[in-house]
Amino acid sequence: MERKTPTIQDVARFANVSTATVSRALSSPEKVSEGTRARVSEAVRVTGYTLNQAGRSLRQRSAKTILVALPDIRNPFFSSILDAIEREAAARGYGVLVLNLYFGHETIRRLQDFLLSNRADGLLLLDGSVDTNLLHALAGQADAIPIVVACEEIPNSGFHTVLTDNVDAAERATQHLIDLGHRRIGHLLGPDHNVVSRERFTGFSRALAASGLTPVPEWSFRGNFDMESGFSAAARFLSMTERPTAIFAANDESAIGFLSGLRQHGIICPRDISVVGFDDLGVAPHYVPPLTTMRQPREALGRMAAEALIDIVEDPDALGIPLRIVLRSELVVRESTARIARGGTNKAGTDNPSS
Amino acid sequence: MERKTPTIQDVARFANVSTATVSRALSSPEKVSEGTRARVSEAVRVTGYTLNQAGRSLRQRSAKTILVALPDIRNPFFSSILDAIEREAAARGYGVLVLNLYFGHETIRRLQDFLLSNRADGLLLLDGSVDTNLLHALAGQADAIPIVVACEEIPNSGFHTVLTDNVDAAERATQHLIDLGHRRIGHLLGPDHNVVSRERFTGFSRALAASGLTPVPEWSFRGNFDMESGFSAAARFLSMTERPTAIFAANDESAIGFLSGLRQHGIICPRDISVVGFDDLGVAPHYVPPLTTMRQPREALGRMAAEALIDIVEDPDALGIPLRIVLRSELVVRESTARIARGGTNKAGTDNPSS
DNA sequence: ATTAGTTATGCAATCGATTACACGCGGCCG
DNA sequence: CGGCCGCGTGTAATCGATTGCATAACTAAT
Repeated sequence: MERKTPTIQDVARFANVSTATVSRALSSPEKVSEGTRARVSEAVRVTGYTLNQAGRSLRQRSAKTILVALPDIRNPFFSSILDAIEREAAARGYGVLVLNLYFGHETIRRLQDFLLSNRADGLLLLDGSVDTNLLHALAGQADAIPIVVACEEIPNSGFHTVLTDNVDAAERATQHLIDLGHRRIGHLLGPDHNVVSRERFTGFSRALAASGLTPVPEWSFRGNFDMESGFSAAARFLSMTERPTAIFAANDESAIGFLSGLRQHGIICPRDISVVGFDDLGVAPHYVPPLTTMRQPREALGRMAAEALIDIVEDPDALGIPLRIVLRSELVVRESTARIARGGTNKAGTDNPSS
Repeated sequence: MERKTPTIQDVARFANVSTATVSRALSSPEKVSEGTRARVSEAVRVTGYTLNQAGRSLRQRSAKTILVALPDIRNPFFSSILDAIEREAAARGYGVLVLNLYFGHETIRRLQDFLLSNRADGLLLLDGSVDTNLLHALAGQADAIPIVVACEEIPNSGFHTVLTDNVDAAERATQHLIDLGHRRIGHLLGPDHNVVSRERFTGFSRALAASGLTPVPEWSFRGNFDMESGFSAAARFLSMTERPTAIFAANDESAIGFLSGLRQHGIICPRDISVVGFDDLGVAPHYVPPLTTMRQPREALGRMAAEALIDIVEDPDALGIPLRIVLRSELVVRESTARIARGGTNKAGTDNPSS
């Protein structure tokens, strides 16, 4: 029956106090007397009052909202991080705005708008490829906007960062293949420009070097983190006469595409080739064969990034120096990797002294 | 160097006009003279002004934001719908707040808060299991909050709805198995309480009935839309002596878990059993075997739901009667279904007259 | 008893943008 | 020539909540 949403005025009138008192009763109860507090709660109950966030935001210049910008919500890797972020934010009373970051200036402008227009109090960036100048412009103002970068490092940017040990994890994944006796090891790359791709490639190269294996450039297959690109890589693999006996794929999706491509031509994993992936997607344990992969602590990553961001939002001086948290990934051994077989389908090779 | 974010006041001062004029120049350019418009744009450029959304929201009582509430962001089905929603919203200048709907009152209260506190102008609900009373309370006020329900129907609720033809699609999926000669057909169920599960079961039952097949209760396996539940269902399947030759799974994830469980015991699809899934997940074409499945028009669904919601937000009378859009799903035939073989691993059966 | 300190409350300004209303000016019509 | 209309602009109220300052009522200390 109410004509319109009740405001703090209505509550004040009902409780016979001023709006100032109502505001205090609700936000800092210790400042009002017990009796008043009770009358106010009662009035709130009766009127059905709910805070108008716009009014509060205007006055306090804070929106109780964080902005999460990511390259692709559909990617299960990001969506599970987003999930963790949302949970943490919810627990601390913050809303979560999501922004798909395709390419292009249009999106960047929107990102800027959200922040500058006071719709969000801070930015959680899950993409390392955003223009650094722009970010610094946002973060460097007098009224600096808190930014935390997660997942992907922006080198030398000085932003607070939460990420996983990509280089090290990639090295361990590759080492796993070496431990199984493989000497002819290839890599299915991630996208060219991507920081994470590069880090994983670095780790891959280090592992080879540490074991004195010489990298074969043709065995680094172009990829794009998606299944299609893995599938195409398989075609290139099949066209080679000298093939690797094992592949470290930049992520599970491309690994799956790759395996699917190979299987169409009768190359069976792990009989003919070993493949290790990255991410431990939900499907990994149920794929055929179940995928050996590096599991990143996605929930922890999302949670910690959100925690850090909100800490800074609430107290800009909370963190002295730029934060840098590196989480360790874990190798999950399943059935897509196996000890190298003598005389497999692939030319197991003359340069294979051991095993 | 600026002390603080520039406001409309600063722009007005710089352009030598009143704030009213600046506001008009920006929101309804046709109302100011050409010269003034130019001076204002210049002033905006120089001062680096951006709108403070809180101020505008307060005055206009609209947040230019919609709230999307869903049961699980991590689920790739939902995340791709969310993606489509975000794109559409972005195109129309709206922000997207996401809210994970676990169970429990806590979350519902948050949902209510978001809407009542004017942080969002409308609700896009991707979950049919929310308390209808609560929703009606929100939608039925004098200052009604626009609500669109998508994906899952809330029967007799009278809300605007955008969904896919679950019953019909399930019927067609099952019919596909029948067309391949299968007569002993089982179903891997979705969660008990879920509307979508029930609809798919209904479609399944109808297809059987239409072909005069009698349903076997034991062949309806409990499931939960996730891989684990499919995996467990496989164990129950294996323990039976009389087994179905084909299964219609409520979704791809459970189908994959099911296949993975069977494979561990040497039951190979499609040689020994045919399986049709639902959703056409990204992995479906690359699974082993590639999955036959019903593809729902996810992008269209998200886009149309967002469109409808924003239409109503911008003009509450835009839609006369409750909207109801039903989108058609499409059968994608791959390799997990095959014509029934004589004398397969399963007791192909005495009650199998044809083929 | 006077003063200082404490507590609870109210008054009114404030946050930034929008908009109803009023005003001045020029042109057009009768 | 006078009145009317409409365009472009300014003035000031308004949206709803918070908060600095003032004040009143008490308590405690000297």
